Amino acid sequence: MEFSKEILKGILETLILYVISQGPKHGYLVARTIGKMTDGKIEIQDGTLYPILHRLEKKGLITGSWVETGQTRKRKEYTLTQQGKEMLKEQAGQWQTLSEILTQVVEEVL
Amino acid sequence: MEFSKEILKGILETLILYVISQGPKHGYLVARTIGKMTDGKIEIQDGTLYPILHRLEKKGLITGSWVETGQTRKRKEYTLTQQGKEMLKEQAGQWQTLSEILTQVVEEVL
DNA sequence: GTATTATGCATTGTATAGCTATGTATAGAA
DNA sequence: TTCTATACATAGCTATACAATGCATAATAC
Repeated sequence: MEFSKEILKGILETLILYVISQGPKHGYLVARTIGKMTDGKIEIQDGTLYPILHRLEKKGLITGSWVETGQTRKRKEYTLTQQGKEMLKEQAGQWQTLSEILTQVVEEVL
Repeated sequence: MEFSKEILKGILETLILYVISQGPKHGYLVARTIGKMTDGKIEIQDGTLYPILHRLEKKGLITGSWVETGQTRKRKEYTLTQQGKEMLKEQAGQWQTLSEILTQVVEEVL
């Protein structure tokens, strides 16, 4: 993890919703996808990943179903629900505002 | 507070360092300055503000000194230290990266 | 032949950040 | 006279991300 521990709080949930919105994924694949799209800057740990997935499922934002692959062990594949889609849009709106604030500071400091 | 509770974790410390870097400020003024620069989107609560200031002082990133104003009650005015300046630059670098990730998602979702 | 890495899910305990509520204190406006 | 703004501070709560640990299998490296 390149980022400081605390900067990511509240960010990861939305990032996970986003990658699942681009197509159903099981947990392990979610983490690897985020790793790739951030050039390894965000490598979600197991102890972070699975609790978040359970949380999102409990909130009704994603639904999980066990899939037999025959090759590896069983995977739990998650899909975004309608509620999840709405939440993602709402969060993206907040990110837009947040991003503007961050950029303003970055431009003056760097 | 317009933002969801968790999205700000790890953001406020840096934002506070930033406004103090633009000129020494006492706590209350720090909060109001951030309120103005974010159009009221970030209104830091007392119970959040003062613990952060104490934390930053303990870390040596800012130094505080009591100032008698004669008008209102005593103010504790904070100034950024050299260490604070370095930390701010480091954090700004992380924000740049973070901002790029947020923007990428925002553009595809909205 | 054995050890390590990658895949894949899960839980327990810990540290920490921001919030609410509360307390102290004064000045000006309604 | 009551409410709002100024100004600082702390105790207790909740939630998030992390490290550590455990289970289980397949492929690759040595």
